[in-house]
Amino acid sequence: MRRKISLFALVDCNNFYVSCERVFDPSLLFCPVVVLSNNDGCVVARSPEAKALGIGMGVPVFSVRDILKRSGARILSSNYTLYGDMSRRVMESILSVWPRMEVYSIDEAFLDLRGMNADDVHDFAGSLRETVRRWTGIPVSVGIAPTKTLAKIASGIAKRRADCEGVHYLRNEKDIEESLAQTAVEKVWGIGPAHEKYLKKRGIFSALTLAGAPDAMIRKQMGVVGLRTVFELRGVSCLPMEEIEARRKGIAVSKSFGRPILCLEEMEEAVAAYTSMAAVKLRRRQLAAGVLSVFLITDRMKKEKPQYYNMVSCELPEPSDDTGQLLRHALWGLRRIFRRGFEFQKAGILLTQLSPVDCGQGCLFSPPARAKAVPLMCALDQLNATLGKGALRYAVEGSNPSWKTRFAFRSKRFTTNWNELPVAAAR
DNA sequence: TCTGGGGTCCTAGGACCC
DNA sequence: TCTGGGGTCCTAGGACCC
Repeated sequence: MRRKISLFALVDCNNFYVSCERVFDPSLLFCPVVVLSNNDGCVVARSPEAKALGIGMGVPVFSVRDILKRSGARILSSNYTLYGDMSRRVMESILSVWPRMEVYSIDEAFLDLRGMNADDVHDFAGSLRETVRRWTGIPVSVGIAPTKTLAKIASGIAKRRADCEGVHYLRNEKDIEESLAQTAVEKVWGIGPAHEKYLKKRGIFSALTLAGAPDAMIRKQMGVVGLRTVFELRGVSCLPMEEIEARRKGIAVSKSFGRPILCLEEMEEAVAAYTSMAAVKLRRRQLAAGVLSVFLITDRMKKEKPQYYNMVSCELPEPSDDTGQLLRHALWGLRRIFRRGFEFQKAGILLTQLSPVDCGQGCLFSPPARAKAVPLMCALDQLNATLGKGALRYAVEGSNPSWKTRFAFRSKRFTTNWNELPVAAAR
């Protein structure tokens, strides 16, 4: 029996964060819009109008302040609650049309189209776009090809070229070659800054040249991961669908402060608040952590100031999802690595060695500490779900601290909070 | 003067992704 | 004045063992 030839589609939301904002605020349509990273630091999403102004991805906002102002651009802080919920809606819309889906990121999904008649592919992609747009308001592009890496390239072209109308299908060798020839090597999925530099030094500037590069050279310089990328460009599928979400290996919460922290007391508040958030994530996924790590770091950009980085990990006596228990270890770790005389810019918590909390019979023998904590944590999570995040919290987290991460231009949580529903006025 | 070989496990660091 | 956060995987090198 012959195996069916692989065929992947990549469904990719256009300027996802900006598109989410535009769904609920039509005044953002047709003007340059940028969405900023945490702490309102860098540009992480741009409308086509903002891209046309030459505003790069990931640039610090202060470096483009003038051009934003001159062009009347609209600036927004990140609203992850909104984007997360819109992402869920987009994925559900896709799933209602095609079941074999892998959620790849907040704004991308791969589809396994094996077996679909080549003549039907284009129409299918067009109607999928229309469904997603109608149900969620989010515009998407679709790239279709025999490998995931080629599907990525195809969706990039679908986005760039107006004549594609949001869909690009690499149906045969000729299509593939043409697409590779017009794709810069650094735009290939899996080629980052380090590989880009190496490849260009060797005279490899396009995806097409990369596809023809010698295996031995790629293997030596870029490892098996790099070689897989090259095979994928040649149409040999090496990256399978992963429809079932893999189990998380770690959970992290780390954030820059709105202003530098100098004293231990404030750092304790920050580390406690981050630990608390990490514990909520842990319980949402029904996991317990075996190891907790704390780190803190000064501002690397301020070269004239004394620099310090340290991290400490501690093994918990038993895997835990109890905020109280995690807090005790986090604060103990923090006190070991904290040093006076530095201006700290960021701290973080990492939870690793994760295991499922519902380990069957194990619970029967749970020590009293955890048994007692379970109802407490349930109550804590439920109250915060009803009354709002942070309504009930540990005292050590502080009350409305001044070091908090900045989100000066954040929109409302239109789809997840009753008090922030969009309002329409009828005259 | 001349000092084995092969396996496992762990960790830190690098590279990449969105 | 102002430069994000949260992940994954791979590799090299050291420790250790027989």
